[in-house]
Amino acid sequence: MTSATPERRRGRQLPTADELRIWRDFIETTEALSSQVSTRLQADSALSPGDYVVLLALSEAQDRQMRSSALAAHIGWERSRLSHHLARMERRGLIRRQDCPTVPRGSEVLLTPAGADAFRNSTFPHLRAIRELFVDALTPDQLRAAGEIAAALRAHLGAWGED
Amino acid sequence: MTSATPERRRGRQLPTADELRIWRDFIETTEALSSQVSTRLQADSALSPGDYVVLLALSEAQDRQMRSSALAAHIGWERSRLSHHLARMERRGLIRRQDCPTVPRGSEVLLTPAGADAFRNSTFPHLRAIRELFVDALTPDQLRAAGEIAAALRAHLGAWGED
DNA sequence: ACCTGCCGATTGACACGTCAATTCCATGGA
DNA sequence: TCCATGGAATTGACGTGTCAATCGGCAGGT
Repeated sequence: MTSATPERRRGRQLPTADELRIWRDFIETTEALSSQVSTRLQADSALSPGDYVVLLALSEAQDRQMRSSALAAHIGWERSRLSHHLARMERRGLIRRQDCPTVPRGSEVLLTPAGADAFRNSTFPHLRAIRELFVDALTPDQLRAAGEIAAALRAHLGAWGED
Repeated sequence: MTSATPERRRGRQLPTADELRIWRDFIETTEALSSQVSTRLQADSALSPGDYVVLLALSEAQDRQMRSSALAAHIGWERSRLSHHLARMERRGLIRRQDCPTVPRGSEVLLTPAGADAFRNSTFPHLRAIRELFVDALTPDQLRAAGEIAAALRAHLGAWGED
């Protein structure tokens, strides 16, 4: 619209109407998808996606416990976000926190039996939902393409962050 | 893992490790992408993605105003979500609400001059961000594939909702 | 006239995320 | 000794989203 000339669009132009339509479809659909998966998880297991990520990391950790900052790094969350989330999970009895003996001001996060239970019971329905809502929706080619698209987007995002 | 037999995976099995890896990459990357676009929009225009969607709809509406429920339907939001969001936008002077003369209990949402300004100034940088972070990251084939993947996911989601 | 039900919209309670303080403690100068 | 500097984690304020409850007015039936 800014220019009628059909010049080869080299990075600096605005998106075309088609590109914009794809953007909107893509972003709205992925949002709907993750919201649907999250709704299923909630219904099946009374867990949020955040809960699941934390419980998964702790389940795989040595002794089912981990330093708070290591946990944050492992799952790629900001420390403050994790702190808030752990407070909510602790209120519900899924995890516990205790002072780390070796590191001053350090905090150990550990899985409670209730948390381990909740995670165990959630796994199967959650994976089933992923298959039903995501994997089964796509052809093998599309699934492969989805992986490549994610990789390309991530690489591009990373490159932008470092400029 | 549940069964070693390589039976053709027909909808009822859990995802394979590869499928699961693609799922995680895909969902995490799209989340990072929309968060990055939202950060840009905020930095460039002091608007959230929600603000943008509402302002876009109002800008295109007859007389730059719309019934609250029509607006909600148009952008696909729950009424309560829109109500909360409009309250925040009204506080900031981007929109105004007034009683609808024809419909009892109905509410007209209308764009203020400040809201129209904010939207106008946000458009260019926002579209540029979409191009830089999304369109430019993908090859034309990948872009096409992204559109098809979105369509397939959406169709599948819809089918699930109606069962 | 009264009650019941519905419809449009708002409200309240709560979960979640981000950003900017803030706390606590240890350590390394001066 | 005293201070400042820094790392680990928490806290507070606030925007955002969902769900359930509520409000206010207008039917329609009795």
